[in-house]
Amino acid sequence: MSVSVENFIKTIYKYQKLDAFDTKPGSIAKALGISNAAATDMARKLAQRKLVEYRKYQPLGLTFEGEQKALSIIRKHRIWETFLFRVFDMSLLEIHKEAELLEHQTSDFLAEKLWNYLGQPTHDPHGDPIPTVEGAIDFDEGNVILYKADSGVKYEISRLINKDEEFFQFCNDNSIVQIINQYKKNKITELLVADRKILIPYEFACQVYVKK
Amino acid sequence: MSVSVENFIKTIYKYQKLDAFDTKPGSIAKALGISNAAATDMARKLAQRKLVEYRKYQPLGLTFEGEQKALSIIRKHRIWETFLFRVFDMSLLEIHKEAELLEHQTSDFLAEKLWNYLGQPTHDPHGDPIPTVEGAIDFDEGNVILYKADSGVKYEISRLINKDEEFFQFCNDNSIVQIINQYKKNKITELLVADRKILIPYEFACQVYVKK
DNA sequence: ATATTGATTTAAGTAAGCTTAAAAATTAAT
DNA sequence: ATTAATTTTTAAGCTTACTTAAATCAATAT
Repeated sequence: MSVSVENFIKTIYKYQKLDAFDTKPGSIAKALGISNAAATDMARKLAQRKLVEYRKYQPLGLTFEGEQKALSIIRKHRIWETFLFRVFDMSLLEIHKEAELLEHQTSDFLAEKLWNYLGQPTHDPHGDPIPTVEGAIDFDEGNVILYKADSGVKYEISRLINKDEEFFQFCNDNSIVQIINQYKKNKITELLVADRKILIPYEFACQVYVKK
Repeated sequence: MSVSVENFIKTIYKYQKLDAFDTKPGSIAKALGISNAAATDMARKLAQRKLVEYRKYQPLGLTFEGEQKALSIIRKHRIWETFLFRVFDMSLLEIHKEAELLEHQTSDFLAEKLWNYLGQPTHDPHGDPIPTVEGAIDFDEGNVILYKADSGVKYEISRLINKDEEFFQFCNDNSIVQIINQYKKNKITELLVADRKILIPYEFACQVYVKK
């Protein structure tokens, strides 16, 4: 599997598990930074290879085989993150960037070496579960995406999908938030952070997981 | 730079330093497992990018910039080999295969982390020198390629370029050799190993370095 | 010195992974 | 319920990194 294919499948897998996102070609395309046309094209090709479920105008899905492939890549990603964090004391931002590259060039053999060296960890430094070699994965139900969090409730930031460096820093500095209102029409989340009201657009509210 | 370009440049660099090989497109093509036409094509394109020196029908060379790029890749390769060997106790054969993949996806930042972690090593587990970040490299003059070794002289095997697993094992088991004759016309090396005469074809005699 | 061999180059073609632009279908808004 | 706005899809085209086949050049051997 090429890097493009691996990232495509990985993105479908992730978006399928996140109810704030849909898995139609447009969303996947945006996540990967490619055109809608390219995503549709890729989906059709991978459907032929029995990795993706594709029906015109419908959300994309993964076959069993596709999902196993996705989990294998995610396993390698999270093993590398754990490794880089523990051994080299790199930041959460850095380990993600490096793991994003290394995950595609890591043999199963090496992945197991790393995993055993680390003492067979079940979670990465972000707190995300590491799928097993067999392709099983825990879901921690407590985590909600900020965009979908309930109004009036107080949350703690539990996990960041880091895209924007500045915003990442901001979240690290302010871990307790209270949702004031979700303006669903305008896709804006209003919240209380350190006694100040702030408005957060959709793009950012999708990068943060919170826990009660 | 793509993986293809990196491997192309790396191969030119290596062959330039080994007088048993020439750097004409055909040799590079063979090493990379691509057609001669593809190698010529690549050479012309990289000449435009000022990485390769190309004149029709002449051996390929690297520009200063190309050589620096090659050394950077080789540095990352050898750092990974050292790391995998020391930390995971992997074999010389395994570390090479893994490093061959990882070298292309390793940021300068991560490479330096690895290198410092290892105590700034100057040589990899094969005994090959690790180029500095500035692109300087030691040459150990004692090593000769078996194919070019002198008749009648006794050598110790110092280094293996591993292609064939069986042959690799054989060399590991028999480290002292004496050259009986180099049949240059037929590209065959005759030598004395553990009191037995054996004939080794060119392909294998190019995979072994020896030292007096 | 020339014929033959062998390597290099050119030419034409392919697959993967993209692009933009236009057509078709879906979704949203009034 | 139409219309308008988005998405998705199709179509055509591009680049990279290859391929094979034919043409051209260089090296070798007699």
